[in-house]
Amino acid sequence: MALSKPSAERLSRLAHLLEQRHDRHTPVSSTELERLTGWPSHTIRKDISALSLPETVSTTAGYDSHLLATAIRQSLGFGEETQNCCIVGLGRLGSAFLEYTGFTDSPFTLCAGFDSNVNRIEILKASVPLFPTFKMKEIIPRLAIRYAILCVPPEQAQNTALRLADCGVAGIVNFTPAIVRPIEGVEIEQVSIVDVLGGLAARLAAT
Amino acid sequence: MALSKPSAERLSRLAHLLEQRHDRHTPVSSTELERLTGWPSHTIRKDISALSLPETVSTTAGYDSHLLATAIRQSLGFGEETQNCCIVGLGRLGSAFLEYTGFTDSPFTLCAGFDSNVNRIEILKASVPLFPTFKMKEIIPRLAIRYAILCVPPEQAQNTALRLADCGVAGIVNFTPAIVRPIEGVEIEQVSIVDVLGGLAARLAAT
DNA sequence: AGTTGTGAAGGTATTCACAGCG
DNA sequence: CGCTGTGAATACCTTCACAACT
Repeated sequence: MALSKPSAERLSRLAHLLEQRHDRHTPVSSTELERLTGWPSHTIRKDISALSLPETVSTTAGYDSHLLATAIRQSLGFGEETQNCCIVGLGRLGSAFLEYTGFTDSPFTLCAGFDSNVNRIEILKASVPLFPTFKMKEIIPRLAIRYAILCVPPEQAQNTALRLADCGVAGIVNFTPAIVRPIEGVEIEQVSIVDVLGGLAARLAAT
Repeated sequence: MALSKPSAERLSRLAHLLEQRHDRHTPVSSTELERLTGWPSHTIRKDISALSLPETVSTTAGYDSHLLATAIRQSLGFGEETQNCCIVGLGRLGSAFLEYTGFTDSPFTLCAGFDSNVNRIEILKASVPLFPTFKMKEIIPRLAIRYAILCVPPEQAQNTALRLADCGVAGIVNFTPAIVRPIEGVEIEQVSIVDVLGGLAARLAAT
């Protein structure tokens, strides 16, 4: 059924949105979702229809949020078990992410932090275990970590990314202002603020 | 000449990349850029050719990084003058961004921080002026701030976004886990880590 | 009235292939 | 030969319009 890339991204966001609804079972219509997301309702319906879902998910009144969310997650490749993530580089930014509240109710779990400065690891208090960077090769496979959030100083970005790839990570989110070259077998997402702002400005300009 | 949205985004990233090159005038070929970005060289050439640029930018050996970068920025709507940004919400994450080093050599300038907690404003040391949130309506137009980086607690995200829109901001980057509904006249980019990870996972699944 | 679901149409972006130049 | 630049072909994604159902 071959989920296209843009459609997959929309669905992923949809799932996140649905997971945030407190009222998990009152039906949501595609027009309601349009209001929440800004995407036209027919696009949403098309996206959803592409991932052949069980009958029970949609009624004539709309979709069951909870069922739809899990159905989407399933189609995106992960079922019930959560995906493990880690933060690499615990400076201001990295350590701020250690306390990020957004992971609850998401399929992602933050389960480790790494920093090359052993001192810092001992000082920082965190609800997840912290390790020195040189233990990545051991820890990442052991904890089955699939995604890494890169917050090291820019000069170390490329190198650390390569090491992460070597540890078997599937995806890297790069918060560093440095640009990380594509690495075979790893999906990289550049999220340097400048890039995001640039994207915004570009979209404004392209009207 | 109508720059398409995806192409505009690629160009914006290209510009950022070019601005980071220290060697500003040795020519860069499109195949070299392919290596750096992962986009096929012909896509890059197409993108560039869409923005009718002065002759001097491209030689038979490639493009002049610096000239190309400025040409792109120009086409994306801003010439020499930088675009002003602010951070709203100076908790762990927001205050970490106050020290973000990535703005140098970019067309964006961080020029203010806002927080509703007046105490916090006085305690924090920053190289940009900090203001209480209730002054946004006054400060944002005065400093000609076009973009806002949202780092408030999730419950306040939607509200603060609306207020920012009311202050005349052109774009909002939402780092909050909460989802901000589309607002007329403002471009919003959701960058909650969960969304970014979701996007990554989606792209991996969509293969 | 409201809803989902879907084949067909339409538009956009990417890829190809090659001309033209240094 | 490497490079850029571009019309033409292709593949892709979105939009439309309407059927089917409650």
